[in-house]
Amino acid sequence: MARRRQSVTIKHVAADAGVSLQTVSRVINNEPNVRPAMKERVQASIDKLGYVPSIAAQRMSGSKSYLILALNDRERTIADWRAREGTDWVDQMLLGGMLKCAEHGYRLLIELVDTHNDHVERELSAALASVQPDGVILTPPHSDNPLIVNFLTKQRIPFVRIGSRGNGTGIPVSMDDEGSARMATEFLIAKGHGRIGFIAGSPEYNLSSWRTDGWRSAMRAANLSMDGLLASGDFTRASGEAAARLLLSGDNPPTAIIASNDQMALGCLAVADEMGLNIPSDLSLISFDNTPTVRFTQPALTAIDQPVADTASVAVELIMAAQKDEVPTERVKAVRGRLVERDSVGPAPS
Amino acid sequence: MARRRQSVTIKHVAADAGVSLQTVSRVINNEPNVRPAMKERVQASIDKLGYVPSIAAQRMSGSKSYLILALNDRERTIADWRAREGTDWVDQMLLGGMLKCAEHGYRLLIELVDTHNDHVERELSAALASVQPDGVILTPPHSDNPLIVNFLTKQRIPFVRIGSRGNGTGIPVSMDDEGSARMATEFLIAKGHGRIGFIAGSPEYNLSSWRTDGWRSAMRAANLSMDGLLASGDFTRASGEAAARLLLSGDNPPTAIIASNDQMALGCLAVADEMGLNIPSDLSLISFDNTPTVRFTQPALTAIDQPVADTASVAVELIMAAQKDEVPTERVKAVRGRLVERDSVGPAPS
DNA sequence: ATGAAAGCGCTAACAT
DNA sequence: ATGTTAGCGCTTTCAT
Repeated sequence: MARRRQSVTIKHVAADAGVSLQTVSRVINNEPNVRPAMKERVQASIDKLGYVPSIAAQRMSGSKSYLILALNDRERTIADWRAREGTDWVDQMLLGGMLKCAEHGYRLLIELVDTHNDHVERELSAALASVQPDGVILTPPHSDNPLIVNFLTKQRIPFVRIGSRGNGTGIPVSMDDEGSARMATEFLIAKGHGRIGFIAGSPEYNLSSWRTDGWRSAMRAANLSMDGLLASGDFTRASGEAAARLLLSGDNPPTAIIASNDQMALGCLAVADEMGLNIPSDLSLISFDNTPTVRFTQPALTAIDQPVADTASVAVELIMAAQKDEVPTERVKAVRGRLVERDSVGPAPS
Repeated sequence: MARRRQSVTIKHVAADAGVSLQTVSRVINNEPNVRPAMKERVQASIDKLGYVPSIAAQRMSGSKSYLILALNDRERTIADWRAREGTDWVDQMLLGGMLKCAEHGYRLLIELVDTHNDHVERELSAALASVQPDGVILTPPHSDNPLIVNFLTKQRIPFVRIGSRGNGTGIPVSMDDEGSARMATEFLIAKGHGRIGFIAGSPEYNLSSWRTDGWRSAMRAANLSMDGLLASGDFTRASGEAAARLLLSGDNPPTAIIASNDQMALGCLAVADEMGLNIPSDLSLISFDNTPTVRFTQPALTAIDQPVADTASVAVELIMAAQKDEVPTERVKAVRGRLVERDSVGPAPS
């Protein structure tokens, strides 16, 4: 292997412009105390030589690494990739996060970390030592994993907690799960539904209970009974089927169901089919997440869109701000989801 | 911003083990000339202190950067992400490439580059200077972009060209497009089809013509006429619709169609519906790529699976080998696709 | 088989 | 406003 050295370095630029390294450095980093004329001259040399700073060298001298690490749950992410069922969480993270990074000369590095591992800290520590990122983005369920949160706090590295309400350290960015669930519930109530079932997600995710809270608060506000209308799942399709079966086999079954994610909604759909219930005339269905699959089902599902891309973009912005010692103004930044209407919701049957 | 320094460095390890920096370095890099006892002692200190080398520092001193850059087409990738239609090319790249990288302490960095840009070289050059990766993975259509290929060659950086037959430099890794198309065609012939239409993809991708070649060779081998059976598209759904309309409105329309990708197959499906053709009893359909969507259509599509994950994994291996001056044994490494049977192919109508 | 010294490209700290 | 010096953590010489 021929050792590859940087072809054009700060030295070349300095020589070409006839200034010191430091001045070039100041221009690169947009620091004050450089006269416009000087700045222009240096910039001209930079452009002429096509100079780009080496992030390794920048990092070495104690400045930024221009690297942001996005932590995703290993098991779940790999399972989604292998299943090839269209879950596009990582893609949306890249869409929002990577593009925002690129705007500011940063790069986003995806890292998979195992939540169910006693050695998360060791794993994380290795990743941080090796990459030395300027910030870390936590996604659920990591966002509320105390081991991870505490470790990052100790490391004094800025980190954003996506989908967390963030009691404690780190910068929380919520997707307003409660509000979204409330919105979905209210939407169904407006269509005349009174018996609205809710399938909760895995308790390992805090957002599961927030979504349930949203449903509960809307039901309560409308003075509707919740008896026999709450079932619990774990985000898998199978658990959605089981929950749907439970809800629909009761004495006074729901005329509408909200599932806490798309996979569970798919389970619902299958059970409805099996029971000869037509969607949406016999049963209305709303799912959470709005991953690609829901537009290909029969019928296409009305769903709460999780603004993952926007959220990732905001997360990157918050990290860059934290780098500059800027403290976020709002306590919890929220990027709101929206309801995407398709064909799985109808008026309540009479 | 508090400057974050490495907490435990090679110095700490050296001190702890009572050896020189050099010896520690040798152990880290598995170099010869270290007595087993010594190696063990150093390793013990490394484990004890939880030491992990900083890639920035490693890179600085002229060794590997442990970074591999995967180049994807910007426009197309972003469009796919935004469309949220389940195209999971990037996910599969990550699945194969990232995991393989992780096995060897490498990291995979996704980079978007605009093919239709006169300044690709400048763009690429900036990315290389900044990241200083040990190798680059090119995906179509970059794999056959002479500007990119020539530039990387000049830079003397190992690069793999996915989906290329690689005349010239770089390490080609084919997905055997021709063989796959032949396989699909032969599969239909075995089902009794004699009029098999083919919808070609965008000529910007070399693989488009290889897929067409595969169909052609199978048709020729079976002594079947190809008159009025070849239509061209550009990988978009709309182009698939247009092509299907053309093929199916002829005097002697096909009883089966192979579309060069899933999106165009979706277009076919819509046209068939519109024309009152039942799939698979009136018309059989095979698509290419096997992205998530094709299992959710009515009926689910029989498709050629592109082994993107495996290919990415092989690509990473080849780059790591090239780092060690190992030259690949085969001229073109091929990872073969397979036919995934679903419900869109039936016997030829009588 | 091990160690010491030099240097990678850049920035922080300290001059001037 | 600009330049000089030192040093980041590591690997490559080059000794021993």
